[in-house]
Amino acid sequence: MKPETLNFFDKVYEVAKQIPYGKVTSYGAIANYLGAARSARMVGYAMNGSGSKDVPAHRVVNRKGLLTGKHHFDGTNLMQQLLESEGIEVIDNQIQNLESVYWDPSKEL
DNA sequence: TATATGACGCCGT
DNA sequence: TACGGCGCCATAT
Repeated sequence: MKPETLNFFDKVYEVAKQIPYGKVTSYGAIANYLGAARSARMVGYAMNGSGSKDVPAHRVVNRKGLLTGKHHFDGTNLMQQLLESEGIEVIDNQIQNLESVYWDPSKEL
């Protein structure tokens, strides 16, 4: 186990923590920002360990704005509720107006 | 070391 | 955008 691999999850958490309130980003965007553009799946995988972290995983969706990870939350609609609480319109597990709430770490960060 | 898994993304249709 | 299929890559077992 090399240190670099350990940092991968941490890096994902670092970026995810910096997602502004009321904004969302995609797994690919985070992966791209980390220099692992082809490891988008790992970003989501890393989120599995975000349960004990202060990571707002509900603000991370796939590039279509689809809440593909909602099944990993306690409730079936918890993720959507959290997003709506932040002023993000979510219908049928999909974020509406994605462009208006999208937050790209490579640009904003 | 090898095989299976997956909260994705891209491409073709 | 929708759907199906393939590829990528770090973890888990």
